[in-house]
Amino acid sequence: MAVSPPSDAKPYHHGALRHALLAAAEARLAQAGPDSLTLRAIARDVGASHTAPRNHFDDLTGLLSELAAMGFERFARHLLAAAADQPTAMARLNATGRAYVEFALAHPGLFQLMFRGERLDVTRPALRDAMARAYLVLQEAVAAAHPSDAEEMSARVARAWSMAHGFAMLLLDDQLGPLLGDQAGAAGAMRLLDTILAID
Amino acid sequence: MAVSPPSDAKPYHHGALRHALLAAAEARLAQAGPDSLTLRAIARDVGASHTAPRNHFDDLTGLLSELAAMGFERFARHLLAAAADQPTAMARLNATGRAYVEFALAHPGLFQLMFRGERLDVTRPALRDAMARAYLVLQEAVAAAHPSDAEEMSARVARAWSMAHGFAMLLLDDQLGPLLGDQAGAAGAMRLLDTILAID
DNA sequence: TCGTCAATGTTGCCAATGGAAACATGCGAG
DNA sequence: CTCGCATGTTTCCATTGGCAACATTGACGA
Repeated sequence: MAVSPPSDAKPYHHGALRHALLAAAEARLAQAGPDSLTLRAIARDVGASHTAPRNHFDDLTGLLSELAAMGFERFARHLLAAAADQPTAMARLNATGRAYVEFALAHPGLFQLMFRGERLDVTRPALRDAMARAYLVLQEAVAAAHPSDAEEMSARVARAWSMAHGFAMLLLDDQLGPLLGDQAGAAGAMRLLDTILAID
Repeated sequence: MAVSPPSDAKPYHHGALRHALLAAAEARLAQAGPDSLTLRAIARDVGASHTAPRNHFDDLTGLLSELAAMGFERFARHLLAAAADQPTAMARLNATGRAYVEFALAHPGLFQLMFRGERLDVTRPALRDAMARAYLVLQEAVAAAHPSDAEEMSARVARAWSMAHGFAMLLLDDQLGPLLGDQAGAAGAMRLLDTILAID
């Protein structure tokens, strides 16, 4: 061992391991799917030992929960951005629903991770807060389009949310095949969604 | 080793291992959740070695796919039974939607397994057929309530399906907390669903 | 200045898992 | 009767998450 190691030697301390781990996890999630989100694989990606994440996240669940929190933040911003330039409250609600499905299609792995309670720890403050913020975006979009008393409001939010969420989940789980027919792919799915939104 | 083993000795060949494995998997799924569906655990439950399932199902995915196929069969029957004694086509559609969520609440693990493509092999004939049958039940319920041309029909089926499925998924993933409030539990969820169905 | 300590990483270990390979058993067709 | 093939078992391996013990580094106070 040289007293003064060559300049390309990895420093013992990474410096920004926490961020690097999250970034690696996100990249891996996008490219190889949720099943590839292994503690060891993520650590390998950043050149760290497989127990290094333990210092920043308690365990795999912790790491995934922080990643999901990031996802919910981005999700909320995406919904807001889509509704921003719409003229009416009703148009904003529809745009929000479209954006909901768009996000799921653009980030399928992340979306499934976010809405799959099993691998997450929802008591983590970062995750809880991010989820609450995203929920508020949805809730306000519905409230603006359909002002009503508390009970009907709950039902209207649940209805809009269920529709967007169900469509996204069925899409990601490849269940809509018989309904898309030859209109497969993301474009066909969004076209079907537009037809749905135009029904009432 | 005695030449004639005592009567309580396990025979080398189980006789109905395939059925026993599926039954054990279903029981385990209901009691301990999808994560407990381990090849080794299921085999242990029936007193077989952990490679025995390989002779009946190719691998864990195969076993889970057959289990999911059973689930879809039961699911289709449940939907049909719920709609059977309804007077109008519209009432039958609503009853089908209610039954959809009822099934998810009654068999959460099975439902999630059925609609989680990752752990299943949808090319298995048993699974493909069962999924198609369940889909037809849904499709016909919508068609009877809203006769229309092919394109609108697709949209109507997708809409009804998305609503029921999204509501069920959000419920199973504990996302509807803010909407259920003190009306938690299965009863509260079904009450919220009834309010939703009464909106249009 | 220097010594101590907390934060950050690493190595080594463990039990559990899915799967492959080689082998054992026994039913049933010829 | 016997031999082939379906059905099971044993053994082995790589991978995984997590724990414990140890190493490195920088910061802070006597």
